[in-house]
Amino acid sequence: MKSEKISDAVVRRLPVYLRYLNELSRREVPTVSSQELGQKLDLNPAQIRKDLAYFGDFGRKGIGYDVSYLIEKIRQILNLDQQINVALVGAGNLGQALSNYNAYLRDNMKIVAIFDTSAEKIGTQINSITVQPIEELVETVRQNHVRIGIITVPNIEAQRVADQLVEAGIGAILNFAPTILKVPSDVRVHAADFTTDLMSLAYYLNAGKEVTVDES
Amino acid sequence: MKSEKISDAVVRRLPVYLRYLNELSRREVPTVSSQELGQKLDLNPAQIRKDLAYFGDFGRKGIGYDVSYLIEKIRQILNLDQQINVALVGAGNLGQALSNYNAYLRDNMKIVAIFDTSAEKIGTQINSITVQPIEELVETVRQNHVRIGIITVPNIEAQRVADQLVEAGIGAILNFAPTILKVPSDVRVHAADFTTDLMSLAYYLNAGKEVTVDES
DNA sequence: TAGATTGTTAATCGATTAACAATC
DNA sequence: TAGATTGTTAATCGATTAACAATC
Repeated sequence: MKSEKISDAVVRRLPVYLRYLNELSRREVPTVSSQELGQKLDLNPAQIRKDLAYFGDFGRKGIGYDVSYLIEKIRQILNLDQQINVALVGAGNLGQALSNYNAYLRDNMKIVAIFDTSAEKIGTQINSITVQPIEELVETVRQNHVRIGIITVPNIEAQRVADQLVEAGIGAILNFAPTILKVPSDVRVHAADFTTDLMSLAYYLNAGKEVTVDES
Repeated sequence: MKSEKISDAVVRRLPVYLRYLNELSRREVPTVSSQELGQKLDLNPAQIRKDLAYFGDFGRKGIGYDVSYLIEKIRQILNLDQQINVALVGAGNLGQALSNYNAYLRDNMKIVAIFDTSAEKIGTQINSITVQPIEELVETVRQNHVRIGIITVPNIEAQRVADQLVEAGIGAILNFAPTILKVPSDVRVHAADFTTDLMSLAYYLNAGKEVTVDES
């Protein structure tokens, strides 16, 4: 175990490991090797061992990793051994879809507040949470110890919402708007805009694929 | 302009450039420098110049890049000078939210087919597209020249859907399910699962707690 | 013990950044 | 011309992979 700074690439792989480990746990598989993990997750086994070794000696030589123990450790590393309160800003189509995903409850993340500007939406219930006006964001976020904000508002509003989340003391933002947010360096932002993703995918379609006739 | 193979990191930045260039175009700004782009997009100017230079000499020394011309060029590179047909598989909350995003229409991407397994959903209209049973996927995708598939089905079904999309000759997949899909190497897959993103964000919340110590 | 597999160091590979001649 | 900015090479930085002693 080293006290190096961990790269974001490493951090982003931890949830991927966790997810497959949970599946193994459900199937009551007791241990797993880096080789098996690598095969299943399309990663190099050495990379997996190195990733995990940044945080401790979790494996056993000749045996592999104890599934339950590794799950526990990764959850600790990701701060998912405690409940993480999340606020959702923007109760449009996408925001509503995300709030209905209770999948992350299992991972100890919980949406505890939803905000919107539209008079029609304010006061309605989404997943048993009352939509609040955005003016209440700073106070509510502070009071409820919200740590992560999800932004699903239109592009033009995104930066303003981010500013308010920062003011309220948020630690991280998941941004679905296609805007580069300007935030202090101690606030982490991940871009989650799927249209950017789609556009980059289009690049890979030029493999001479203008073929309409398929002989197979 | 070199005939090197372009890395995915470069390709993923192109839509980011394109988006800001579109904004400049709307504001009728005629030219932009790599420095200005870099500042706005939090990127190194040299990196931007290098990215663009992979594809051609688009800039003018002493002047910068002509906004309209660069937009046209990036759209060509990304194959967005032609309409890209997209199929959406999974008409749940998230799928419906994505289908309503008409934003990508502007980028020449169009959802032309939607599939689901649920009897309640089949036959209903989403954004004036009739939801079809998943059994019709292969044929419809082939007939409509669909190039990209978006997967928004539950985890357990994701691989099966991917297999069908591949069978139908799709070129790329945007996968919202938290599963590592196994596809032939000529099919590009981008993971778009936001819960993975959220979990990795949680890692960065330990700011209140222990401070990372370097030098040991 | 023999086979398996980790943790870790060293080697490799790839991506980012700095620097600058060319030139608008 | 003087200032600005590109395209590109070289330098740097960082991430991935290979290799292997340690050891279960």
